[in-house]
Amino acid sequence: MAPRVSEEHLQRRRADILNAATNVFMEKGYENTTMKHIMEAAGVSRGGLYQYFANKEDLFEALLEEGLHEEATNIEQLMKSSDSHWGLLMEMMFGKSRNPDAKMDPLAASKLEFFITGRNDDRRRAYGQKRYKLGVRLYADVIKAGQDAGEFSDRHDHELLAKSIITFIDGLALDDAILPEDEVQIEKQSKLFVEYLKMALEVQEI
Amino acid sequence: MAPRVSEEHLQRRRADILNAATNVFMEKGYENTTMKHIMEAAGVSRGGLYQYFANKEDLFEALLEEGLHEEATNIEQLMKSSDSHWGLLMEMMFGKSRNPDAKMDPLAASKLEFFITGRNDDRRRAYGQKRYKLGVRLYADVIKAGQDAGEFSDRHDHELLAKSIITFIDGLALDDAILPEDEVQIEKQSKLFVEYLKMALEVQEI
DNA sequence: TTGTAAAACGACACCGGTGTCGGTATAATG
DNA sequence: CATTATACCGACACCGGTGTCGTTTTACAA
Repeated sequence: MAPRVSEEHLQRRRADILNAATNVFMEKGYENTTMKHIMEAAGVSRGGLYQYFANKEDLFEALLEEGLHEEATNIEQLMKSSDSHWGLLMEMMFGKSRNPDAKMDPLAASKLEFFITGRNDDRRRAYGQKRYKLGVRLYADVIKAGQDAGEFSDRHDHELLAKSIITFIDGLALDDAILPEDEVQIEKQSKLFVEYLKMALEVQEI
Repeated sequence: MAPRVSEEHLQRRRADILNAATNVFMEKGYENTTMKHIMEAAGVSRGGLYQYFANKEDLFEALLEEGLHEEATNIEQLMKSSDSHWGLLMEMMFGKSRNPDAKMDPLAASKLEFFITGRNDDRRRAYGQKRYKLGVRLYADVIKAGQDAGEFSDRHDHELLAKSIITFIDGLALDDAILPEDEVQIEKQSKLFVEYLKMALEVQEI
């Protein structure tokens, strides 16, 4: 028999739930939100919610996948439009491409929470590692390309530089999540780090 | 009336509990350990444990305070023995002074967990901020002293540099906690960061 | 309009963790 | 040795979150 509701409706409902969940996670973080919170935010019953996601972990991972996909296509765009490897790198690190005003991934804190609390769970750990590797790859490839093109110095290993970038971003996200707005001085720290990166890569351009 | 057991005994018992708790937290992390786990590890009953600590949060904070105190006296020692500000800085960042073989604070991951999951709790947040400020102060003071002594360049703001150091350490601790041993390349990243720091401070010495 | 598959509902039982409390064991004191 | 304050014990009641399941509603097809 044909399905009772259209495929489109299912997708839409699912998207609505994920959307509502995003807001809740942003506000409460991962550990402190319950399925009930999400139900209420999405305006759906317990049973309704569980029809789409078997548990909170699954739901959050769906959210992660969604973000990853979005980011991937975003970077793909950037790679075509950007003129220099340095410019591309900067866009990747600080790009407001996705959210014009957001200075940082609004779910960053929850993601850290998700991975750090689940660091003893094999599944979570493996998934985190997969994402990390992907991130490293992304940056490393760009740096390598820049080095091959002669735009960057190859004094340093591109992969190590990529990892350093990610460590910096993670550290900044962490401190930003924990501490009050003005305390961390994100912009200034970023500026300093960029200056350093420029030195390490021996970038000529401004 | 006189107390039923000696003050020393109470201190000892408390210390035993904290000690056992440290092991549990190291293994399971903050969120995933329960009071029951700690009871069992310490070989004490439920009631016995609650005599010393009202809840897990209190207990963990006691642990934090202990570590802080230890570190403070440690640094005090260092400041007397070290010959250069640069050497002192290196000792502060990577000093094995406390634990000869440990390459990192074994509770680092649990601490991150503690603060990130509690980032919406006013109490926790304030406490985290207090600790952050103290850390910044510690590094900033040394850098400032080095600058005043002419050993470091004062091209950069000492406080900003201090914050950058902490962000780096936090980021590294985070990635180390989440990812497998060899993935993050802690040593290499550290080496790179130190090289950068040396440049930023225009340190002459090897 | 009617039949029907499945989407949506919400009451329910379950579970693990928490903090309490009345009782018991024990160590200091006279 | 007897007394007594209190450290220590563990059973218990409580609570919030989870996932299930029988029921109801709904959207689509015939």
